[in-house]
Amino acid sequence: MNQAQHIKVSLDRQATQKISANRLRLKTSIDVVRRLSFQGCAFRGHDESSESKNRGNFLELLSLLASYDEKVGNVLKSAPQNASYTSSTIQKEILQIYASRVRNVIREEISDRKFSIIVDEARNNFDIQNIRGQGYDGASNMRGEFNSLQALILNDCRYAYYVHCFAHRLQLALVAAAREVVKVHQFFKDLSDIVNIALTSSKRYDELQKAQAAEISRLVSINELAIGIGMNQIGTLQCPSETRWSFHLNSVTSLLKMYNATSTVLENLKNAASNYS
DNA sequence: TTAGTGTTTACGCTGTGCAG
DNA sequence: CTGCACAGCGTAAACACTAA
Repeated sequence: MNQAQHIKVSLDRQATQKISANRLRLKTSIDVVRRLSFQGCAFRGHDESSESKNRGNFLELLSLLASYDEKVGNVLKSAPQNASYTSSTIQKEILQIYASRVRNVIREEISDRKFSIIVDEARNNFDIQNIRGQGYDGASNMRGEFNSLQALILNDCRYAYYVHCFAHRLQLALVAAAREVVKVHQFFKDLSDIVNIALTSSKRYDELQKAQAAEISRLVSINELAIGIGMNQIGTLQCPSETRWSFHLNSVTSLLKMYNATSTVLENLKNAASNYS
């Protein structure tokens, strides 16, 4: 009897192929879920039907992978209708497995030590008696709910000190403190005026861009600036924002970078004004 | 034939952005 | 402020397929 043609050998071969095809389908779905969740992207689309032009990130990324890998493309195309491993239920199941692994690692790390929570939503098995701080984001439509939440947690653990939106408070404190120092206050006021004057008129904005382009070519010609793809873009000035302290730094940095160009624009403005008087 | 598992489809809900 | 459109998620019901 020819062993290679035996019915059992043939069936075994088919089963092995089926298993490896299923595994490849599942592996592709797992990779897509991992990538999308790592990037913080939404999975679903508004219209996920086969005629849709945008079937959502999960399905679109899957078909992109399939288009680059013949093996993946083939197993996805030939998937049985009850085991394509691409439905929203499967996506969610894979995600839940990842979530529980992440939770386990965090639990192991914290163990029975004291901890604080900063959350949008949390369900876990930590001992509430070990909480030593709680902080929530301060969206106005959530505050009422969170106030009651922090009160409830305080009931269970009186050491769970509540800090409302710490980053925002730090920002407000910085702005208030800086305002008290006359020199700092004057500096940021002048900065704001300079930026506003140079940016608010589209005519002056064009002048600024032209002056900065000229400045960049000048610096390159005297070897003060390195050249390369994507380098030396013209850029623009940025306003210092009261609500985000980091914008103050951005604003100062942008003015330093465009100092000569900004001076040129302001000089031009001064000359134009003196011609009218 | 049936129970179990997974997919598809349709629809509802929430949040957001935009125009009037 | 209101109404509308849209994105994205959840879910129920119908359907497809498989293993026992």
